[in-house]
Amino acid sequence: MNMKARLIGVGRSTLAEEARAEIERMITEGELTAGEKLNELELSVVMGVSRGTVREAIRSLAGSGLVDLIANRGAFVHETTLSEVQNLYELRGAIFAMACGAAARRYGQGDEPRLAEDLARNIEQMNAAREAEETPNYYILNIEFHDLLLAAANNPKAKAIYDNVKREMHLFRRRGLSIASNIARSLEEHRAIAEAVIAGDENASRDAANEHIRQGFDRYMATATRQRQADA
Amino acid sequence: MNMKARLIGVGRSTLAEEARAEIERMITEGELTAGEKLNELELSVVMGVSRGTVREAIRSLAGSGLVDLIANRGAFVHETTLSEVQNLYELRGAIFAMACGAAARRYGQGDEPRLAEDLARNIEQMNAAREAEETPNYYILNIEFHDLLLAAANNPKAKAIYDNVKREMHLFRRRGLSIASNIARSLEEHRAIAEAVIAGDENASRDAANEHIRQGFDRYMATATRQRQADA
DNA sequence: AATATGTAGATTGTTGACAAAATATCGAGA
DNA sequence: TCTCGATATTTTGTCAACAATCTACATATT
Repeated sequence: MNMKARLIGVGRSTLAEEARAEIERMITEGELTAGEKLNELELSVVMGVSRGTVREAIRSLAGSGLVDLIANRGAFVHETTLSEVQNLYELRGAIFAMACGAAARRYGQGDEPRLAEDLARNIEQMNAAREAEETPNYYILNIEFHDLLLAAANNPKAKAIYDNVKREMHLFRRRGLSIASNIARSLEEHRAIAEAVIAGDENASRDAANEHIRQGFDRYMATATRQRQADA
Repeated sequence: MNMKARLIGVGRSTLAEEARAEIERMITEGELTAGEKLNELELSVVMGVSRGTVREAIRSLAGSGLVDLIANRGAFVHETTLSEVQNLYELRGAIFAMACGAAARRYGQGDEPRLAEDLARNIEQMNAAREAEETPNYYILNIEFHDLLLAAANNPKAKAIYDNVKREMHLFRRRGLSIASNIARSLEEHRAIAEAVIAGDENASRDAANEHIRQGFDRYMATATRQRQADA
């Protein structure tokens, strides 16, 4: 048996999953705003599926924290408060620090042979983006840097939680808080992390990651406060 | 208006929630074993509710990692492998370390005035349990110690994830891996954590927590290996 | 006017039935 | 005997209807 055919319907498994993806899109793209109620019937009509299917999709979203359920009252898009963002920041940082430690251990054991060059390439590209002042590129590369380490940690559940937290944080304030002014400092922190990981030093990697996250949160708060003042 | 009446129907919200609790109980108590298939119809008959309700309960359980879903094939009790246990250990440790750091900060700010005495009392009781060689008590107090710090961190989402991870780890091997022989060392680590937290030192608290978790994992692996040899 | 009460409408919770997919059963051919 | 394939059964996916609950509005009462 030696034949090639395109895989049919991969990912397109059940209607409820598609409905979930669609509702998730509506939330992340702002068609459904924080605190808004999700009406099962209305959604089912719009999406052309039955109420039960929409219901299942909504319940599934509740599991990942995007939606809050109240019995007999319905589902509401989760409203993220500022103090919650701080908690999310710390949670994300904890997982990232753990991932850096694990990545260091695994690299030291030879389990992630490509990690060193991947990190080096990423940092190199980031540096280029910084010199060319291409902020959008930097943004993508920044995410990739963190994902490289998460992947090297080889902890799928941690990765899943990390992604959930990241998405929820993203929702808090849609208009991007520019970090352009601090690219240089952030880049230095990335270098420190990569160095510790490639040295196979678990503790140093964790510490560097923690420091990066802490600095990142400070930068975030500074920007948020500045913007708040601008708003007022 | 000054009257007293009993609260009616608190906690008893929806059928699906009760069904979820019941299935969860079946899994944690071993009536449903790892890898086993969850038959919607069968469960609905046993529990006296409709299939849809059971389905909703199962989907909800999948969100917390107790159950794996495969489209068109059904739901299966999650099978936890040894390498997954290591990942869970690291994840739990990361969250715990973060919580200790946050608890230290909050205590230093005066947000958790009772934390010092609560930790002191817990450690005192643990010490008493150790001297009396009452292992079951120690087990409960050990959990309480960690919960005190998680609570002081004031991060509900982190707490929820921590509890999920803890439960999944618990499922891996039901016959308890006794830690009796290492109570003394574990107790010393608890003292170190409490000391750092009460000193309000975030970094020291995180480090102490990380060290505790690492030692705990080593003890766990040693016991698991020993038991494995005994089995063979 | 403000608060309570009652009623109609809308929305969620739950169920049973049908459609589609997967699994088990059985027989034919090598 | 074993493998392959057709058929029957089981099980999941989806839907539409009914029941229970909540919400909004109108009315009554102070």
